[in-house]
Amino acid sequence: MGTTKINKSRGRPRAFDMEQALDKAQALFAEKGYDALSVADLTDAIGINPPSFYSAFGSKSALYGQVLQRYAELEGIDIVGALAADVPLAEGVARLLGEAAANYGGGNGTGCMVIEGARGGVDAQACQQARRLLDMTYDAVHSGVSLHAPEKAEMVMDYVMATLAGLSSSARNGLSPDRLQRIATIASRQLAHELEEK
Amino acid sequence: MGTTKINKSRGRPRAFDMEQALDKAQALFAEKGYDALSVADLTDAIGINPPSFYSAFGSKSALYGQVLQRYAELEGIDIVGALAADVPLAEGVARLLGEAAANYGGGNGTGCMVIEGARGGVDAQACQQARRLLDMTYDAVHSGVSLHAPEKAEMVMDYVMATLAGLSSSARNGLSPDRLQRIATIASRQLAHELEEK
DNA sequence: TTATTTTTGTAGTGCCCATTACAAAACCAT
DNA sequence: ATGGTTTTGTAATGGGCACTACAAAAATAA
Repeated sequence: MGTTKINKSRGRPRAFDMEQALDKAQALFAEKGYDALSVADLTDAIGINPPSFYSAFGSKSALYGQVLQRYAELEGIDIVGALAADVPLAEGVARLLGEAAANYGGGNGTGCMVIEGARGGVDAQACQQARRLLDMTYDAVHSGVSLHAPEKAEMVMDYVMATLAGLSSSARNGLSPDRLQRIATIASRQLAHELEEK
Repeated sequence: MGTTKINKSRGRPRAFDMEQALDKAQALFAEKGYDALSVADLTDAIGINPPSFYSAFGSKSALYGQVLQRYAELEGIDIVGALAADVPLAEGVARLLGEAAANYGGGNGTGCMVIEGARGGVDAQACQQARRLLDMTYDAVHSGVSLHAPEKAEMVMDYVMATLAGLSSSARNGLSPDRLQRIATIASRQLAHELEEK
């Protein structure tokens, strides 16, 4: 079942570039979302026919899962790094939100693929795949926050997740990166105040 | 063309209650969103057959528009009241966000129907209908904010709209009303600080 | 009663969707 | 060459969708 490309496999060679195809798919999923993007859109963009698509990716849902994973690995925020133990929590959160603002607004301003995907729509399975990644993100941030301020973890988590959702939404609304950054800055400042209070 | 019910119209009388049908439709659209809700779902919930549905509402899209309008009128935030001229801006924004937190979390926690609908999905027309209402909301808040602090209007608007989106998203994620309220409170405090600075 | 109007239920319509059967084509190994 | 393997292109297939044709039913108006 290995899909590694190193294999100089025996049969007829693939007529399209796998990495470019994944790039295309990622861009389209990010822009349109799972439901609004048809397999025909994907095959047209990649330049292949349906049988090649299904042979290469299994299904629309499987490709989405692969693309989500890819997105999380390539464009994900370094949560552990931002919330490292030797960094004050307020500063760590500020880094986190700042990175998010940069990532969400960068490229084509499509926001966060995980947050937007987890919001769901028609296809429940697609939503769950994104939700799973969002839950993992939540857990990573939560454990980082708990290191510094376990008794305020719930408050911080609620505010951080809401801010991330707001940033993603604002990015999709077309806000420029610097305006997103300003939102992140304001949010970070207040959280710093909240954390100073005993 | 009057669809008022006062008319003791001539033909066969309607076998379902219009107001209850709109309630059902509103609840379903709010819960599932436009794309994931089929006409069959609607007719089943109302207890009618497709021809009655189309005779009464015109189309799925038209019903959605009517329900959106209804939502905005019945459950919308009193923006003009919250941002009245004789109220300090910081307090007005706090009222606005507080009302939003209460509304989004109340009921079944489906967030804001306008914000969620404007996020779009498969049907572009449905998205535009919600987007139109969201733009009107934006304009109302903007003119209220401009009354007090025109030079900071952009910053305030960005932050307020992002916070509203974050609150709506958090509500859909199941946050309790008091946790939503806490998010709104924190956001309001920071905005108060930002407004104090020259 | 008879005519007119509107809603109702039955049973479809065509469209777009994700997905696949099938055989020809293009590569490797022998 | 020959056989084995995988991808390719053509052309479907079934399912769900929004929507509708049609005639019977239920009311009012004359």
